[in-house]
This record gives sequence, structure tokens and C-alpha cells, in this order.
Amino acid sequence: MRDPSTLVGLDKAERRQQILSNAREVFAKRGYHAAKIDDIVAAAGVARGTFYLYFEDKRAIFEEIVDQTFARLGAAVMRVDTEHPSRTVADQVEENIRRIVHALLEDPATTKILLSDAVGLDAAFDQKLISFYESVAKLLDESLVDGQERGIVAPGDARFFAMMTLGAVKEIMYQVVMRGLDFPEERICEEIFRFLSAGYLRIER
Amino acid sequence: MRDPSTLVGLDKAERRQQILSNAREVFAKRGYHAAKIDDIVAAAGVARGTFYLYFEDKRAIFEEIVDQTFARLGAAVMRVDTEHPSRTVADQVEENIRRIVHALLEDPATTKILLSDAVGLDAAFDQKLISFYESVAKLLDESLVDGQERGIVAPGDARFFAMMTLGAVKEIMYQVVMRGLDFPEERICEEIFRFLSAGYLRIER
Amino acid sequence: MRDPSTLVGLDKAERRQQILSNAREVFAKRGYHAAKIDDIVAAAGVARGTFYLYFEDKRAIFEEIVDQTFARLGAAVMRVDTEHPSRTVADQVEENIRRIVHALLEDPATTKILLSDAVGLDAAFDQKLISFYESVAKLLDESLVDGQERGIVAPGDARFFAMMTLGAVKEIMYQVVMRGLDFPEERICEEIFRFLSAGYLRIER
Amino acid sequence: MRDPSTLVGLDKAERRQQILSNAREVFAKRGYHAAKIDDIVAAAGVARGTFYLYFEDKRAIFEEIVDQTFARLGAAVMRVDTEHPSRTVADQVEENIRRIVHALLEDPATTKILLSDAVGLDAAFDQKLISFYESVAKLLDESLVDGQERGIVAPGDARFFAMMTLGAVKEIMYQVVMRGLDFPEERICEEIFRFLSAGYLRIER
DNA sequence: AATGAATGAGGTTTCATTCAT
DNA sequence: GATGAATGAAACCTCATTCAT
Repeated sequence: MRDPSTLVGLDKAERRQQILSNAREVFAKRGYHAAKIDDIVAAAGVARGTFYLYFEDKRAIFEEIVDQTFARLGAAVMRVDTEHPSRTVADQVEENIRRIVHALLEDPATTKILLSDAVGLDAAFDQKLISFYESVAKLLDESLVDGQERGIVAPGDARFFAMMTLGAVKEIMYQVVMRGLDFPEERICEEIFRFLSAGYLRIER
Repeated sequence: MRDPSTLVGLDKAERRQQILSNAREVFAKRGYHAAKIDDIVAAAGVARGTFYLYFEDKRAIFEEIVDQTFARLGAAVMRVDTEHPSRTVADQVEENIRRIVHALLEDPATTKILLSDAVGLDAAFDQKLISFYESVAKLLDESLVDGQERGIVAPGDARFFAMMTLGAVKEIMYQVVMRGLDFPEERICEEIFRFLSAGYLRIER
Repeated sequence: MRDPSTLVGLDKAERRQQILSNAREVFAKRGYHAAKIDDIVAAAGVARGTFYLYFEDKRAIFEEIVDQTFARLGAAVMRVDTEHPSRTVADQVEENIRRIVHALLEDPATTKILLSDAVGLDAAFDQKLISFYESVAKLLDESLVDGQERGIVAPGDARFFAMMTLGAVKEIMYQVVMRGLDFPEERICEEIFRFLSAGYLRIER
Repeated sequence: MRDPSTLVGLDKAERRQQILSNAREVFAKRGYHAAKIDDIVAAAGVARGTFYLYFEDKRAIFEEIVDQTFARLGAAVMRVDTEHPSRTVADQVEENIRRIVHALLEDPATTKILLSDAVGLDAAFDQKLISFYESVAKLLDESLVDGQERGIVAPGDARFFAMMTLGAVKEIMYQVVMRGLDFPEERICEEIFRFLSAGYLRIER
């Protein structure tokens, strides 16, 4: 419970944000189901009724957290410009990986929510997640197809390349936020880029 | 509700299995939280009290389903023998991918449970998942380190290779079971193998 | 809280009835809004969950009480037979008044519910009440029109006669159950019959 | 929400009346329990806090509406003067019926509140209603007893005559305001008077 | 062993009322 | 005086689990 004197004078948007931020932490810490409205309002230092003044219900605030995250991640991605590459395409790809990884690591609580709590919540939420990942995969897929035409992406089914790239990044992030692993951001990006560039199997067939 | 006459005469183990199988379907269909004990016993054609004769509680049966799956997946993996390779190493690796993918696709309901419902369930369950994936990653990691010594795996951090491989496979499986995509098993395995072998980026740095 | 030993072994219908009867008393005593589910289950000697096993919600049990009362009152009414009067029509009318009054007085708790608690509950319930009184009035109206054709009912708008008769009976019952007045049933019936027969104003116009 | 500019400059009494009138409409439209303070202040075009500057609480404003109505109805009644009848007694009785019916019909919203919403609200309110109807019945009773001494009212229990008269009038009013029936005022009065004068049963006993 | 009625803890939500500005 | 954001008591209902038969 914070000092009430610091809480007065917040305008609607600020109060909303205050509850939202605290809810995010509570969801990250306890998980969606274990997080009770009581935990959230206690963390935010507001009364239970106040919560319902700003959010429809528990699911709504959770959905908003996830939506905000989707928006933030979407904004982090730079569309790869293959037409007039002021920088090399490789740099652009690397830059995107770096931005995504950075966005995910700068707020591990939210990343944990995205990769753990939001998964398997209910059918509707599953759909939302799937749609998001589909849109990401599609974006990637298009870039890859384009890259294939220019000979900078190997031939093969770009949809698979996209899914596997997505999965590789998700898994590293999952391990990092869930196990509290402490890899340097730069290191993570390098490894991903190296993996995408050449795989690792060097074996005869 | 099944014909009760078919249910008599089941011995303890059979009755247990009967409930377990039905529960698996219900969990896969509805998700852990939306799956009510009522749904499970209705599907299994037993009384509510009977459920508790065979299982401690709802979590216990869910945990058992996941544990069985872990065991099944573990059994599917063949330890890569680099010492006395009766077959080429590449074949062994490919064989492993094929077995895992096959095990996951032959029972999509359970795969969905593993990749969606079991995620973010609660802190203890998260730990269980992490441990499983860690053990898989470790196994893979060891093989890769061994492979690096023999020059059949590229240099680099094998832990990352392991995580990314795991993530790539998980994501494809997730997409397949959640979106009902219908890729042929063989095709999936080929794409994964190709990805691990050479990545896809072919660009100057 | 009753002796639990007396409560076991009730079959579904009996348990239902047990809750229903106790709810009726609680509603009568406290009124619909002041009657809490807790009061009802305490009176019935069952757990809160048990209540919801038998009734959808508070409104549903209240509606059922009212519906039962409507049915009971409807059954108490004997259709006046003007075609082949084995008894005089007067006797039949008197008999009906007697039956209705008797039905209302033998269960004052329910009558209080009908005439007080059920009134102004909400729009849907108002509609239900109006429909019931409308059907009663219509029945009465038809008898009166028929009576007018036979010269045993004075000329005039039978709908008004019906409404006013209904109102007169309702008001007496209301006063009796709400104020605990203790008029003998027979006396009440006589006064009503006398009123319907001749009014009371004996004045020049 | 009215134009705020029209609301400034109201003095205390006007502001009070403004809230009161709007509350009356809201209560009539929604019923006591379904009428929220929010509905009332929205209708009155004032802030929620302002409501509590003028009224103790929700019950208080409702009680005041009902009290005002009681006062208005009481004022409408003319005491029947049997001592020095400047007009015939019949005319005075008829006049009273006419005044009451008129008072009830000129403000159907309030009449609906009185005959529906205020009924069965809670024990204290029931008592208030009973007291009011008792005072009305007593007044009527006294007139009738007096009339019996003068031979212009039939012999019999005047308390019953009073109750039944009250009930007859209430029921017609109830039907009119609840069902939106559109009987001419004059017609209603005639039918009541006719009923009180001679009843309608014309049958042998 | 099987049953299913009964339990009650625990969570969500509403809304009349308060109070700092 | 007026405002409306904040409050929190109170009530409802669900559903995993127990237990008498």
C-alpha cells in the first residue's frame, strides 16, 4: 500500500496506468489464475471497487496487458527494406532480431506473461495468441520469400523458416525469463543470427 | 454416458485408464481450467465420487497425463551413438527428430495439452515443464558438444543450439495442433533437418 | 438448523420441497430483498451450495413459490356452471369466494408474499402478476357477462365488476395478512358476498 | 443530461425539487431497486455527490416521494359533511371518489410508485403503507357508520365496506397505471359509484 | 467399489455512500 | 455548493472435494 498522498491527483489515464502496471507485476509473479483481484488492488494501493471503475473484469485487464505488449512488439519490428537497402540486408535482419529481443528482455515480467500465463488460458485467448504469431510469421514469411528471390535466403518452404525462427526466439526468451538465465542481450542476438545463417549440423548424409 | 454394462468387470487398472483417457480428451478440448470434474466423469461414464477413488484431485490426474507424455517422449528419443555408429550420425539425428515429431503428432490432443494447457498453469507446474525441457536440452547439448569434438557440429554455444532446436520443433508442433495444419510428417522432419543443417540466411556480412 | 439426522434420506423432490417451504417462510418474514440466500439455507438447514443444486438462483425459487401459489389458487376456483345448475348460481358464486378466501388464509405466509413481496419486484415479475390477475379477471368477466344474459348480474361493464371484485378481495386479504387481523373466514365471505350483492350506498341521487 | 446553463441559479428548494421530480420518474420507470443513484443523478443532471447534499440516502428520497403523495391524496379528500349537507350526501361521496381518482390519474408515475414500487419494499415501509391505508379506511369507516345512523348506508360491518371500497379503487388504478389502460376518468368514477350503490349480483338465495 | 448429494471456501462483482478538491 | 473518483461492505454463485449410503 503506497502512501495515499502520492496517489491523489492522478488523472484518469494515470490511475488506469497505475493499476495496469501493478496488475502486470502481479500476473507475472503469480500467474493469471493465482493472481486475485485482491492482490492486484493491494499492489496498486486502490480499493477493490476502484479496479472495476477502470476495468471490466480480470480478463479484460489481462487482455489489455497482452494487447499492449503485442502493440509494443509490433512497433519494435522494422520492415526489412530490400528495395533500397541503405544498409545491408543482413544488418537489417540482425537489427530486427536485436529490437525484438531487446523489447522482450527489457520487460521480463511482461514477456513471462506472454510466453507462459497467456498460453492455454482459454479458447478465445488461444485464438488471440495464434493470430498474433500468425501475423508475425506472415511478415517474416514475406520477407523470406522476397529474400529468396534475391538469393539471400536459401530455397525451401519459407513458412517453415518463419515458424522455426519464431520458435527459436520464443524458446530462448522463455528459458531466460522463466529460469532467470542471465545471458547478455548481444550474445543472444549473435547466437540467433549465427543459427539462422548456417544451422549447426555439419554432417555427411 | 456409456452403456454401463460395458463398464462392469473392468479391473482397477482398466478403470483408471478409462478415466485417464477421457480426462485427456476433455483437457485437450476445453483446457485445464474450463475442464470441470463433471465433464471428465460424464465423459468417462463414472460417478463423481469414483473419480476420487482413482485420483487424488484434478491436478493430480492432469499431472499424470503430462508425466505419461514426458515418459512417452523420453522413450521415443534414441541416444545418439557417436562412439560406434552402426549408422551414420546424420541418420541417427534425423531418426530422433522423426521419432519425436511422430510421437507428438500421433496424439495431437496430448500435444496440445503439453504445449498449451500445461503452460502457465501454476508455479509448480511451470517448474515441471522447465525441468523436462531442461533435461531434453541437456541431452541435446551433450550430443552437440560431443559432435563439436568430432567436427560434425559447428562451433558455438551448444546450449543455444539446443534451446533453438527445441523451440523450432515446439513451435511447428504448436502451430500444427492449435491451427489444425495438415503438414505431412515426413515433410516436417525434412524441413527441420534442413534448417538445422544450414539455416537459411545466405547473406554477406 | 435442524437435526441433520432428520434430513438425510430425503429424496430429491423432498429436499427440494424442504428448501422451498423454508424459503417461503423466510420471504414472508423478511421480504424478497431482505431475504438473503444465507437466511434461506440456514432455515432449511442445508449448505449454500445445496441451494444452488436445486434452484437456479434466488429469483427462480421465488418465482416458483409464486407460480405454485398461482396454480393452487387456480385449482381452488370452480367454474360457475350456469348451464345446468345442480345448485343455485348464488351458491356456486359463494362457494368460489369461500374457496379463494380459504386458499389465501390457510397459508398466510404465501398470501403475504403474493400481495406484498411479489409486487413491484421488477418489470418481468410485474408482468407475471398482471397476467395472473388478468386471467382471473377474465374468468370472472366471462361469468359475469353470462350472468348478465341470464339476468342474475346487473347490467354494466363486467370488466369493472371483475376488477373491483378482485380488488375488494385482495384488499381484505392484504389487511388480514399484513396486520394480522383475525376475522373468521366465514365472516369475511359473508361480507364480501353481501357487498357484491347490494353494495352499501342507499342514497338518493 | 440537461444543459447545465439552465441549472445554475436554482436556489436550494428548486434544486431539491428538480432532483425529486427526476427521481420520481426514474423510480416509476425502473422500480425502487432497479433505480440506481446513477440513473437519478443522470436524469437530474447533477453530480452524484450533489444528490447527497439534498437527501440523506436513496430510501429517504423515495420516502419523501411517497409522503408527498400521501399528503396530496389526503388533501384531495373532502370530509363528508352529514351534519349540514349543503349538497346531497350522494354528491359529496361521488365528489370524493372523483377527487381521489383524479389525483391518482393525473400523475400515473407516482400512482405506480404507490401501488407497485412502494409495496413490499421492506418492513418499515410496509408499516407506513398500512398506516396510510388504515387512516383512509378509518375516515371512510367513520363516514359510513355515520351514514348508517342516518340510513343512507346499508347495515353491516363498516370496516369491511371501507376495506372493500379501498380495494376496488386501488385495483382499478393499479390496472390502469400498470397496463396503461385508457378508461375515461368520468367512466371510472361512475362504475365505482354504481358498484358501491348496488353491487351487481341479482340472484336468489 | 461405486455413487451422487451435499458441502463451503473463495472469488467476482455491484453500487450506495463518502470525501478531497 | 458542486463534483465525481474512490471506497468497501455485502451479496451472489461456482465447483473441487467429501462422505453417507
